[in-house]
Amino acid sequence: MTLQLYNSYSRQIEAFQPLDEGKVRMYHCGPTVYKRPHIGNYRSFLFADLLRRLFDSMGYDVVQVMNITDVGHLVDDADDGEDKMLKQARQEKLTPWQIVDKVCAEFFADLHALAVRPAHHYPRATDHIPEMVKMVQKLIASKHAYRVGDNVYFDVHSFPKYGQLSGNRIDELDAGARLEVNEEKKHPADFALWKSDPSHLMKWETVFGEHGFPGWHIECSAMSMKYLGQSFDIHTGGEDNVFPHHECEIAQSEGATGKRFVKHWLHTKFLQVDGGKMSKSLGNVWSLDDLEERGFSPLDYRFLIMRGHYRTQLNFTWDALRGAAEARKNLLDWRGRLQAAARTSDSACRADAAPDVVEAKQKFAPAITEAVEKFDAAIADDLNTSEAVAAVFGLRNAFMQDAFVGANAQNALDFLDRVDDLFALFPTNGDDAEGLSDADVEALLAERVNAREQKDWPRADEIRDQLQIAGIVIEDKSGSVHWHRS
RNA sequence: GGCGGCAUGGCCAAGUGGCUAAGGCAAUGGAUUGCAAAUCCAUCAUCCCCAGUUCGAAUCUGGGUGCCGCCUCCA
Repeated sequence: MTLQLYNSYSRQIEAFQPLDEGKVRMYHCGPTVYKRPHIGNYRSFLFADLLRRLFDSMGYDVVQVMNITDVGHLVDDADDGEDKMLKQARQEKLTPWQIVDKVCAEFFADLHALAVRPAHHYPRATDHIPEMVKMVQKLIASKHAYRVGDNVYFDVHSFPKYGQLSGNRIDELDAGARLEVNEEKKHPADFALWKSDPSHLMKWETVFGEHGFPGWHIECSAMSMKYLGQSFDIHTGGEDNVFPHHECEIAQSEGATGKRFVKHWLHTKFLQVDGGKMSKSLGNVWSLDDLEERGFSPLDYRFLIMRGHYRTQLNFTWDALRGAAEARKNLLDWRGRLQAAARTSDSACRADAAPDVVEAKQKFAPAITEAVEKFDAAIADDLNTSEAVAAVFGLRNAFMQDAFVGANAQNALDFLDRVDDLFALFPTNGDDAEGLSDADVEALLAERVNAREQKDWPRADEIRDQLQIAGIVIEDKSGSVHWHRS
């Protein structure tokens, strides 16, 4: 099945075809590390991880890069503002470098908590100043850029395709509407490649002067090409990155190399909160800690994100998160049931049920096949994770109505493992290290059955609680007791 | 002012011209239970509004209304 992906550049669904057979090279716009990323940021990082996991599972040789922007950019183009990094540093009475260290630690801890597979490279802007300078020089040499004093600007009129990605036309951009026009630029839409400011704390001495720092977009061009080559397969980011960031990246990169920069551009829609935007004034800019304080696992948030389509706005509400948490819990529970069912071999079922077993096998095998096919088709269709998840629940419902055992259960379990490989919904290291073996459980259950027969309810409930704490779910049915690990 | 997206049950969220509008969560009634949990059965939307196109529209067109993104760093 061919993977179909929406390409922001062509505004169409396209079949994914890697530039090099068997290889996928992708770049993701990562965080600016001046403050801890919030849950909205993680929506786009989780999307990047979904792509990563998908290509891994498809057997591609993947190289994944996510940048860390550790140099502040100007607040505005008028060159009179403080950058975010400096501002944060001043507020916390730390140096910009200390802020970077602190936020990076938080960022990577969050990624780990979200079960994000580590990218192959997390390049930092400050480690790639020479690469950026070199690219700027190249752009000057090819007349795509011009120097004014110690500043360098990209001439957007030198790149006819400027505006292709975002749909903007240079002359329609509302120059000067919200910021002062920088008089030294030839055209208001020209953007900075290199700026100078003696008062900056983070600055470098280069051929352009003593007190320079990189422009807003150059790091992504320089670093992506360093690690992935002049042309690569996929570049992602949030919808806000489309313009100007990615538009400028294309202009710079293709201006410098003359080659197509990126084949597929993928952008995630923003996360909304309570139907509106996140904002500091509304106090709804949540971090992962805020979720955990309310009793949610980062994996609950992950599942919430995975259930929505990446190109649709997703509305975050506490109710929605609660719903996702419950749903995830149910899948986890189902996995436990399947594991228990898989341990019961077809033939080891009650001897008198042999005909049922045969019938069940015939009945469930198609249900499993159907779920797998629906799941794969949904994912291949521009990552329709909503439908994919629905296919998973479809199979769960079939199981719950009439539990299947043995090979069928094992097949369903294998499917669930594939689902988990893509979505990472289940904790990886079983913290059910309470250490109750199957035999322990069976012994306790036997004791409880005894207690119940003698109507010793306190003892029966005590055992039930003990098993529950150990992650064992028991189900009392008339005449029998079933159990599985949660 | 320019460009773009969204609006589906209580909460999330698929579906983009045609069977009874996926799925999850919640809720309600029933079964079951020592109590409980779990589970099972049943119930629960005509798709923001208006006007069109069409044999037929949630799905297309036009006009409203609301929300979101970009045009300044921002996932």
